[in-house]
Amino acid sequence: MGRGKVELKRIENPTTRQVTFSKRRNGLLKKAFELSILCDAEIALLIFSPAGKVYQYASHDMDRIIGRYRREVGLPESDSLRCRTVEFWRNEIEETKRTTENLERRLRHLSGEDLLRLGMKELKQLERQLKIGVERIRSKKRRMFTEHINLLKRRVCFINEKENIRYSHRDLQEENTRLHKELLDDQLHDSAAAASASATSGLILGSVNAFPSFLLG
Amino acid sequence: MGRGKVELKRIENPTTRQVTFSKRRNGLLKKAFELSILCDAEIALLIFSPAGKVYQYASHDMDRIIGRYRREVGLPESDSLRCRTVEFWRNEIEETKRTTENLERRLRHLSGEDLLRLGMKELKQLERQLKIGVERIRSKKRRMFTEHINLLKRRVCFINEKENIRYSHRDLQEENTRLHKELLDDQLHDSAAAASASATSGLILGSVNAFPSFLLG
DNA sequence: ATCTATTGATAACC
DNA sequence: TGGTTATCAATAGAT
Repeated sequence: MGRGKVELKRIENPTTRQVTFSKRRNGLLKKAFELSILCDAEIALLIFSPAGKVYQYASHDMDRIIGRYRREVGLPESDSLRCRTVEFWRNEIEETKRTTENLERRLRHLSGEDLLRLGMKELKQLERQLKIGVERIRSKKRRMFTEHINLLKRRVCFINEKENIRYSHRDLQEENTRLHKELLDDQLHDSAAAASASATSGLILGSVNAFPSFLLG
Repeated sequence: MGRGKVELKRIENPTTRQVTFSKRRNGLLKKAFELSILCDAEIALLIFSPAGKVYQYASHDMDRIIGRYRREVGLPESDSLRCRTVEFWRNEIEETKRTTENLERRLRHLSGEDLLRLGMKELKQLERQLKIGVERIRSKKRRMFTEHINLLKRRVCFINEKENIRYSHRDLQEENTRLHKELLDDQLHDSAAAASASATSGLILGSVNAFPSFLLG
């Protein structure tokens, strides 16, 4: 249209091309607008000039239209892949959080906290587990002592061989005293706990002895 | 253009609208194509018909054009926001996983597992914590027994008031026997544990008594 | 779809 | 860029 036909090929004259671009661009935008109005269509039009400038028309929100395009056209494969990735992450987070909550609860239970909702069975199981834990820890402590003792023993042999007994003797005696003290402390601590435990058992036993008279007397 | 002007408003007649849509859509696509050729422009055109069908033209790869649009127009703000969101999620996941690992380690320690790297100090602290836990759990058990007993007591009062003693008596005696048995079991269990604990202490003590002769003899 | 009278777009020029 | 105008393209309405 115009004073002469135009070939469908790139306009070589830069000025002419620029002018044509300007005019046709406006025309295209106008027609896009008209179509969207007249026929109630959803239209997005993106135009990048050769110079890099952007012109756009969107009958509705551009991102919404592009989103709709991606959903309906932009390869269901890639799209579902993204969805799955996001979903996967969500699940990952949810899962980890659930795990954390469970762990925290178990930890509280093992610390004797938050026991309100637990039944007798769970309590007994917890107690058993704690006792096992205590036993293992004590065992480990014992092993550590033994190792320490063996170490000292080996040091004695070594030093004896070197015939440098006097210094090592005093040194070892000090170490010895320290170990004695530590072990005694430890043992005392255990005994105190045991005594406390016995007292507890006694208390329960007391209740047991007392309670038939309540019920049957 | 055509046999008469058209108002710039939605065409109400559905047939007319559909026909117009079809014609103008083709015109628009053609003009977009021409512009891209003549002026060497990068153009993307998305058209959604009211019926939901999609028509598109892209002078180059559609995703590339949309990407360019997002980069140059689609607000760097929103983009950085997305980046931050992703980063936030990553951190969230990392954080939660670290937390989980810590919790699992503490849990293993409280169960007496994975103690290899722990020193004597940590072991003692663990043991103390476990003992506290055991104490609290025993306390809770005691309270539960007491509550059960009180409940039974209240039931006796209620039943006595109803003067229906014989059935309740036998019923309660059974319950009573059961409770006795349970408490005895429980107590025996505690005693066994206490005995084991004592034996352990004894063992440690034995080592202590034996070890000076190793070293100094 | 196809036809065609009309309007709209625009090429060339200023 | 913006305006003018001769010309061609697009298309509304009818078939």
